[in-house]
Amino acid sequence: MKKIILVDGNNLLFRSYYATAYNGNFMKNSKGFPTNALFGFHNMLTKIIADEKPEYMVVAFDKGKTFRHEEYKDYKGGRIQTPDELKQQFPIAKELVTLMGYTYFEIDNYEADDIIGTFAAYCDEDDEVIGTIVSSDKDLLQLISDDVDMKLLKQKDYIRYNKETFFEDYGIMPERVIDLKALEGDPSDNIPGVKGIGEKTALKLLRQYHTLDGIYEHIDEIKGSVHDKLLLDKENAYQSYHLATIVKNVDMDISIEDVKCRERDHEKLEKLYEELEFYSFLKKEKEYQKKEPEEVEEVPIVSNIDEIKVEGKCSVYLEILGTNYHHSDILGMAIYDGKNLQFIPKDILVQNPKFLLENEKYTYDAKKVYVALKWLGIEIENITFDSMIAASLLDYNVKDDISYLANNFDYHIPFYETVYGKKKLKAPKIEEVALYAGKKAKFIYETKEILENKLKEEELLKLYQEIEFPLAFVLGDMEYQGVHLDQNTLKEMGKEIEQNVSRLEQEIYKLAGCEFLITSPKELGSILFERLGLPHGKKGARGYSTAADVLEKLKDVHPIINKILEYRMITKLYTTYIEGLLNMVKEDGKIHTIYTQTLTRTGRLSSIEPNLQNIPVRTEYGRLIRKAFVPSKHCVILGGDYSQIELRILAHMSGVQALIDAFNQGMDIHTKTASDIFHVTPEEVTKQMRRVAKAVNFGIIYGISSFGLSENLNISVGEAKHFIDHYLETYPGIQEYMDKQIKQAYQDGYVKTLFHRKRIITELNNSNYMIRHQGERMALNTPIQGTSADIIKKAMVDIGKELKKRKLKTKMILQVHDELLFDCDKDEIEIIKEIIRDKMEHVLKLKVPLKVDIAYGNNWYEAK
DNA sequence: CACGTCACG
DNA sequence: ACGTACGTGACGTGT
Repeated sequence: MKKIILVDGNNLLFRSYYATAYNGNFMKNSKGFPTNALFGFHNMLTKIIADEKPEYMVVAFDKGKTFRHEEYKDYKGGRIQTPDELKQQFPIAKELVTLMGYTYFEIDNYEADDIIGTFAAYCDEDDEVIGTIVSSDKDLLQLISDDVDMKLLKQKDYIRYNKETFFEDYGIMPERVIDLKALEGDPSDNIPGVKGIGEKTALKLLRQYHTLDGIYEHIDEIKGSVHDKLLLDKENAYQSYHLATIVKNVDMDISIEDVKCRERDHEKLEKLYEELEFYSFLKKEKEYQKKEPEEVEEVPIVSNIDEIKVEGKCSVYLEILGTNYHHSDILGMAIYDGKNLQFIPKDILVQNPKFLLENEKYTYDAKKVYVALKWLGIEIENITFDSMIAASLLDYNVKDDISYLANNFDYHIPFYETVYGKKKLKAPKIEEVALYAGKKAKFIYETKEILENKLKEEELLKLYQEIEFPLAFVLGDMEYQGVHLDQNTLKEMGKEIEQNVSRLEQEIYKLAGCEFLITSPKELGSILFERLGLPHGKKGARGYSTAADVLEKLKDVHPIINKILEYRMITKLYTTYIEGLLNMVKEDGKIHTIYTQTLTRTGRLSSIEPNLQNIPVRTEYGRLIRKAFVPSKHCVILGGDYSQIELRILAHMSGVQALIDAFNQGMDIHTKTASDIFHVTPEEVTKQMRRVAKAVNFGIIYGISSFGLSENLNISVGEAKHFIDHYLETYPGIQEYMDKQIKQAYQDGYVKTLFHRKRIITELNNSNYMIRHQGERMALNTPIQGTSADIIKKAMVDIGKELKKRKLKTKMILQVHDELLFDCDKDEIEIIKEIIRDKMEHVLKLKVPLKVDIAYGNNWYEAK
């Protein structure tokens, strides 16, 4: 069964015009073009669409007849000519209908009613089609039948009539509405009717005699004044009958498929809304594009390089077996240009089809495509959009698997796991891979503009275009370049550690008096706190905590503690940094990490497989690992790191003059803080005082709490609170700044960095005190940590550009949040120092200078 | 697969 | 009376 919605377009426009026009004052755009009728028309049409979800729809308009609908009674009941301001809006209304994907009809010398009447008759004839009329014109009620019902629009809502409900209300059959009109007349339609007979009397007569003819046949039975009135106006009555009868046989070809609803033309609608200055519609239109996408059934597989067909801009999706693109097999690439959707298997892709260099391309995870193809010896260029990065800036749930995002946009794309399996990945037959990749490519193409527009709206376009997007390729180069690992150094260290581990094991067993699994916190806890009866500090959910800070406090109580701490340290070193790293070395003798650009909530990068952002440095023993990170031939490892970047950002954002001055004078900030809060000269600041000040400074960045500080400094909460109070009294601007940040965060529900990176903090609405306060700390920390991330990212883009421009041999190889590492040609050391200092320190101008320390050596250990 | 632990900024 | 520092990733254990 097919249902067709029959909209009385004239009626809708007239209604909305007069509903909003008072004394010639009504809505116009800034050019003076009247828009009031269109506004209401659009609202009504949108409501009809939302309610009915039509598959087929016709919007009917009058054409050529000027004597009826182009006149209308005004609110006083008189008739006036159609005002120009309304006439002007008709063509636009028709355009609106078309752009929204529906069909409008107008036929010379016929009214909208007649067109609807003809469609209604069509519904009556065709068993497969039913209709619903939408209008406020009661005249149209005559068209109700078994197959046609009507929504009679009222001031606010509507009444829905079908044959039965109409009869219940009126006591006559719908087609007798003609006879009703003949009697009561309709001034707005120039139908005279019978003078003196209104709806009540007319209905009474019709219930008794059914039709106009019936009434006059039994005219003798009717008594009193009604009898006289009927006789007096008999001619008028029959003329009115004729006028009230809606034509049902307008000569036009009706094919239901011709009025099938089409896609909305978003682009043109947006332009039109812009012109009309319908900004609320414009906004909705942009959101509306969450339309149900069309399902892809099959994707052609290219069997020859010449078969590849792409025109202009296109999306590409590289299908890979596995998540680590440094090691995974490429299966092929799907490509979509808005018309052609194809899948190019790997063996054809490696023949370097020219679209890889030429066409403008959109992707999801451009870095992955870029690097994976590099491993195949293929260059891809002219990638201009990455929806993964765009979506992540917009706070979408972005994962490695594009399907999470796609399904957010009402696409139905299976998850990667579902297609390839969970653990052991296995590619299905190529047709299925092609279909899968094809769906993704189509999604990328169809949502590119939506994401781009959203970036614009959120003031994120600059961050995206100038930092995040270009950074993807800089990171790709770093990942592909990799870091040389001196495996012998690590293996030597490994041997030494192995011996130490077995020695320590024996010593620990001896001290414990039994053998147990030292690496098991559960077993270790029961040995320490039950068997040995050591004083247990915190109690975990299931058992005592054996964390380092707990054991640290016990190291004078029992000799086993130091052994365990040492055991822990060296096993960590062994498993994570010796074995772990050795396992990650590729045939080229290098380590290739993957930087996750879209994971952290603050804008930082993260590094995985392996994580090269947590290579030991804090203890001398662990730091030795860095000796294994070596440069290429004739190169050194050169590093530049920002000095106190987060505290400098805090000084800038809070505007606290004492801190700004300290940085401008090049003071040691922790010493300066210590001298301020302990009221001594900088020379008098002791190591202890500086340590406290440093912890307080960090605490401020983290969103300080006395408990946190007390844990960190291993002092009482009271003492910690004392230090914090002192600090805030010394720098009252910091307290004001924090209060302001938190207030703003509560107001907005999010915080932003200097580069507009936005983090929504839902925790602030949580009813749980603890979670809410956690949210407050995020609100304090994120702008600082995030701005710092923005700054170094920008520096990386600038440095990457400069290295290319100057055709230098030096490569950027690592980023560790506030430092950059380079595999630096010995001949380029001076120029590189100059470049990175310049680029890193001049990312933007703050109230304080950005300072970079640079060092180099024959390995990472020595570059300090 | 969650948790504890510990490596980094 | 809550039960806490901010942001990450890898490993081993034990459910």
